[in-house]
Amino acid sequence: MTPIRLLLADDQAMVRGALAALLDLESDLEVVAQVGRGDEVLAALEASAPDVCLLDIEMPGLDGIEATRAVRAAGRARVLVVTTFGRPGYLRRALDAGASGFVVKDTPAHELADAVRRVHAGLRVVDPALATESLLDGTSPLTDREADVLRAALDGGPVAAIAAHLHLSPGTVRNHLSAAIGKTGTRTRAEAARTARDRGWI
Amino acid sequence: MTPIRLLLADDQAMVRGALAALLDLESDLEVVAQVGRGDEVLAALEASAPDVCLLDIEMPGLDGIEATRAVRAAGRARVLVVTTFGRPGYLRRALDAGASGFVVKDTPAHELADAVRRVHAGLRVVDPALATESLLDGTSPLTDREADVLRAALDGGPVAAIAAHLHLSPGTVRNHLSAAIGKTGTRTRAEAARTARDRGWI
DNA sequence: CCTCGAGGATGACAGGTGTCACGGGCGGTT
DNA sequence: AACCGCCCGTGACACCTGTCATCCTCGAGG
Repeated sequence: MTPIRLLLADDQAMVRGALAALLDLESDLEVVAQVGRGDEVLAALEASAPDVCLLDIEMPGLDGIEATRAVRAAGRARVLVVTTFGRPGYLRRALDAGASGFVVKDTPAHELADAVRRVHAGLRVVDPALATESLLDGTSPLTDREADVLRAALDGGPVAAIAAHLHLSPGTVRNHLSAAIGKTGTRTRAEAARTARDRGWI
Repeated sequence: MTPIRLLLADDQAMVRGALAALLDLESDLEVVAQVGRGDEVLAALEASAPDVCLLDIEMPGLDGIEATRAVRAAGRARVLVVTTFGRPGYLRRALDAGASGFVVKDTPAHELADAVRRVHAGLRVVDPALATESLLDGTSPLTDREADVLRAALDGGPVAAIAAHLHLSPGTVRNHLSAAIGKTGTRTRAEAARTARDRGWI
């Protein structure tokens, strides 16, 4: 039986190489491509024709969610998202983008190969604890603009900087921030940005 | 020749297992223990008598810096710190705690085995780019209290919360924050806390 | 057509924040 | 003893923020 061909995308070279070593130990799996940036996934996909892509989410160039969308649009391979952070919003957005599976790096290494095989067989693989948490947190209550403003507020700059960056009036920024603070149940924009990010709302 | 015995400590099970697979491919290396928490390192050290410990820094229970100190105090094994974040302060503190080597997970996987061998041979292994950056950033200009206040400011709460947490007057907290903002060259406490953390000052 | 929600904006207000000047106490060094 | 740096605190001031009321526009849907 011909082995399942795998593409690995992770920005940490050492982790990427280690995962490749782990998966190559399985006789029915073969790592045929490794990339360290999201925007290199598509080219590697064309060049190596993998059956399954293992994508990290946090990557330079193009994040794993967008990379998933691109891979699915190309239509050839299935996607298994392998990520550090089990933020519920990530799970939802990854599945929306067309991922067949979602595992966090906290899960034991020996389960990864099975996850790959299940994904290749057309099954869905989802961390069960994360799935329930995702349902509890529900979907984001933030409007698009509120999310934009919170994203720009993540680095802690003053309102004027956020306003300039988004080409908005400072007053409007404060309105959006106030709404976001209310919806997140926090008291400062720094807290609001943190909890929104942890919930995957931005 | 008897293989070099290794202990792996990393909180992400999948990464830990993958690194084990990678290192076990080398005929002169053997992973004899794996733990997922810093406070399990010492017990594993006693039970498995490794020659080299590969420790992550971000771990629950006990961070890798403190774990390094504990391993060195026990006196038997050398330590190679393997971490995600190349913050200059981490490097300095790891070496101060007695680590023989320091590599970030961005470095290629095939260099890890060599780093382990060098550490086992009694040599120092330090990421050169990080070493220069560490020298440029120098040591922390923050006083103890300023560092405390910045630490408490990391989560974005109001001054009153920081003051209560540290049993200080709000005015004193604002004074320390003002000094820290000046020393970090930033304009808000959120920025100051971020840059201080990235420089390893807190 | 009319309503409704999202987006954008303004103005006003209370309260939080960053800065500064100043003072006091404590533990070092000279 | 005198000096110095760190720590802790107070008070004052300007500015920034968070909240609210209000207004306008626009597209979707009843």
